[in-house]
Amino acid sequence: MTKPLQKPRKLPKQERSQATVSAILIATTRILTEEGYDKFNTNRVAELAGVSVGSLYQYFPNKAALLYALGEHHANEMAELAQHHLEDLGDRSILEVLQQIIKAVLAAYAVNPKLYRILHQQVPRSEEMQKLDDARIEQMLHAFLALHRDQLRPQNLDITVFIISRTIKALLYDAIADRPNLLKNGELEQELMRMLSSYLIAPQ
Amino acid sequence: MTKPLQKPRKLPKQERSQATVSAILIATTRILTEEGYDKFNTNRVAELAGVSVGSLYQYFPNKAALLYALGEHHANEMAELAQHHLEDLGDRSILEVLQQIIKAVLAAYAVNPKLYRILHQQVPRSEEMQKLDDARIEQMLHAFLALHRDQLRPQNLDITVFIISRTIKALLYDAIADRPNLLKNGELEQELMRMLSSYLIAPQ
DNA sequence: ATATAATGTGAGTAATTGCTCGTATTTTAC
DNA sequence: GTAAAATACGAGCAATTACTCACATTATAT
Repeated sequence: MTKPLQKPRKLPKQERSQATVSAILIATTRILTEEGYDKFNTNRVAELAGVSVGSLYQYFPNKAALLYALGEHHANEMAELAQHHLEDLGDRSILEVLQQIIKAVLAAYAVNPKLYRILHQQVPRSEEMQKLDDARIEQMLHAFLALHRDQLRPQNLDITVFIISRTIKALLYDAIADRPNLLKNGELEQELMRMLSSYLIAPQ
Repeated sequence: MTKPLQKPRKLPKQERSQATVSAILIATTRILTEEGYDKFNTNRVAELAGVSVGSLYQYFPNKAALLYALGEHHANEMAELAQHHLEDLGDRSILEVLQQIIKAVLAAYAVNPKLYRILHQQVPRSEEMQKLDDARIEQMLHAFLALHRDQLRPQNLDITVFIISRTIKALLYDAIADRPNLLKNGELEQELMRMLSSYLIAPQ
């Protein structure tokens, strides 16, 4: 694998070239999700996209840049969907906010779970990006919980934030990937809420 | 990558050849954990092991078999350590058993977290094995909780088992990988126990 | 209409790498 | 001591693959 130069060599200006870029990204997604990371190579992407390798390298300076662009695109889609669930929460209670966070995470993971898994687990150097994302989310949660500290049973906010965020992430991600049926009627969501709320606010 | 033929081509009989096999496995571990999966190739393994590629292929018919053998070895180490915490639990209470499960999982993940992560996330086809392992553990937990069903608040055992097992797994694994300091004084363990026990047995 | 810029092509190159096989060395059996 | 079995060696083959470049085609500007 080569260095992760991230900027495109050229920006596609005409409709024609934008279609090319689009086809390349779609083909990359299909190869990654349907054939796996080890079958992913630029020649194959170009072929499936119905485009020459040369064209691919006009817009993506190297293989890593292609993955990076796809990852960014997918992350934006996830963020957009999640954002939709997280508006106007300034005056809500802890439990209401928690409920919305769960909805938001669920929506984000549902965009393309298979692609998410591959981008975050198999792609080299993606681990670090993931850690940065986690840290940002935990920081937000930390700030919010700090505002309602008086209502919380746990004393150590650091550990609390870790437990809450990782539990939500793991359970929803695992459920989407391994047990989609558990999500069908909202029962898992409800149980998750019960566990987190009893942990956060039950009298000790 | 080639087909995962798993049986060794030859069994090492003499001391000399057993040392060779050992050196190969150790070198593989070092390369995977210190340089990453994409730097892992059989030529490099042989070189670092101080052995020729030919020797490597006498005992491992292909690259996948080498990974498989290493994975099996590591899984055995983990199972052995975990087992140590799970003896004589027949007459213990739910909470005591839960506590021991946490200890067991923690011990298992601590064997070689970096290697675990790579073997289970980056190696092709390892996902399926992981799912089988998860299923086996969840089956055991299901059987145990069924015995104490009368003491449990949650009604849906399927979801309960899913929540409990995945939460323990995710939190301990994440903690070891990202926040080892949270485990130093046992506080995270304690909080995890509180969350799970309040979920499982708190009156509703 | 024509020059120029934008876009597209794909054979070919260089590097990597999984694996073989002919040969050399060491150990065991008797 | 010697034959056979076990072990070790590593040059090199074949396949894969990231990426280039000289050239062709299409769109835009004037």
